[in-house]
Amino acid sequence: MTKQNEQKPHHHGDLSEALIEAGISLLNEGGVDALTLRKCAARAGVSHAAPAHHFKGLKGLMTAIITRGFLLFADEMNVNIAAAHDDPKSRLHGCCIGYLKFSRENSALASIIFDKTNCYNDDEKWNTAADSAYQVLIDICAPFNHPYGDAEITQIAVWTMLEGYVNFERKGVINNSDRNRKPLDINLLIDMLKLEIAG
Amino acid sequence: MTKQNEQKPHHHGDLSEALIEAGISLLNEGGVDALTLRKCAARAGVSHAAPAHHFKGLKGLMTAIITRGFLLFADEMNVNIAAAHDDPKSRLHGCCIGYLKFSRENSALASIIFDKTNCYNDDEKWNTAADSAYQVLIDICAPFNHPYGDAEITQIAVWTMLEGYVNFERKGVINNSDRNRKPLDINLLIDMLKLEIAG
DNA sequence: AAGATTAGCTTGACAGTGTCAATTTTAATA
DNA sequence: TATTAAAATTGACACTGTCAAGCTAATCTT
Repeated sequence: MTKQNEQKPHHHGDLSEALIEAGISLLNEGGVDALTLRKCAARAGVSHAAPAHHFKGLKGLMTAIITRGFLLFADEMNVNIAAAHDDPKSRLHGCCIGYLKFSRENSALASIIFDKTNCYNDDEKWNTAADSAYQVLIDICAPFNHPYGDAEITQIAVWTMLEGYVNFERKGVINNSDRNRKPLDINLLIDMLKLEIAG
Repeated sequence: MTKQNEQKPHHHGDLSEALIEAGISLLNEGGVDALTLRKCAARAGVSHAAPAHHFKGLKGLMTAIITRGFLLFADEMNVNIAAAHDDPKSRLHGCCIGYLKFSRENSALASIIFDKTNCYNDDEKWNTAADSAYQVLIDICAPFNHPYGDAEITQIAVWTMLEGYVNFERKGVINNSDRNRKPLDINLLIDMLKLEIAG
């Protein structure tokens, strides 16, 4: 019934998918440095050069991993937005909770996701996935006034504040302070932004 | 007169310094990936294993490079603060200009500077240098009201917004938007923070 | 001043890494 | 069934960081 007693087939079946999952596991277990082409191959049970037939080198595999990451990221935000009260501020808060949650629970993945130099950014799936995440932000910012007449400024303000904070948290800077305190409520930061509901 | 006709001496003279400078040059020229122990050694004119006698591996050299980086970083902020009008908001703006300038002109160095995992963070000089940079921020935020009764929240808000923005800029995310626009004025973002002079 | 000590550096090796070329194995096709 | 294409393997190469052993030259001790 199982493959237990069968010979290992020459063809893997779905090596692309196996490599992506191996990569994400390696990221979770050992951080960014643990993500290597050879280890992904080994974990998928194939030889070190097999991935080359599915991805254009390490960068190609990373493109696929990051694509997956963007989908998980957008999901996490959407789930937390859906769980929030249905007013703009609450929805924004939910979005931020989701952002922070994703960053904390997928630390290594989150650390590579926003670096375009890790990707072939002409990749179609990557573009679609990245846009789907960015669209969450655009939608969540839309109800607010744009003090400088440009919606993008508001988006960037929220986006950068979130990204700056999770970066510091991830890199161990925030806990650099002499006193030890509990993790910051991200919405304390967000509420420092001049955001008012348009009306 | 010059060393041109002399034999290369066995002892370098000041290899530590030469390695740090080689490292910074490599970062500027080829980004983070270009920073390798062996290339630093080659550029300093010594064998590949020579650095081990001055630094505890690559991480040790990076600790020294980042230490240098923090000093340059603090300097750049201080210069721009000094050039600003002598009121809290102008000084804050000057600080941000310096932050952004440092990040743009030392892109690779800036990208590794805030990652504690790159360093031996029990290093004394590193701690001193990092604190000197952080102190600039503390001082610049001191004149403002702290809406949540904690000065650190204000500092983190400014810090994260800056770091988030320069990160996006560096990683090529910000220019991801469909329209091409001129670089953002960082103080447009900073002015979106609820900061009022304490009185 | 002469010998002993040690700091500074070199050489050589090792296990990883990504990537390429050549080859073998299997599946699909005609 | 014979041919072709796809999938995966093997082996090599140039890098990387790190370690061990040895050599060179400056410093220290007496």
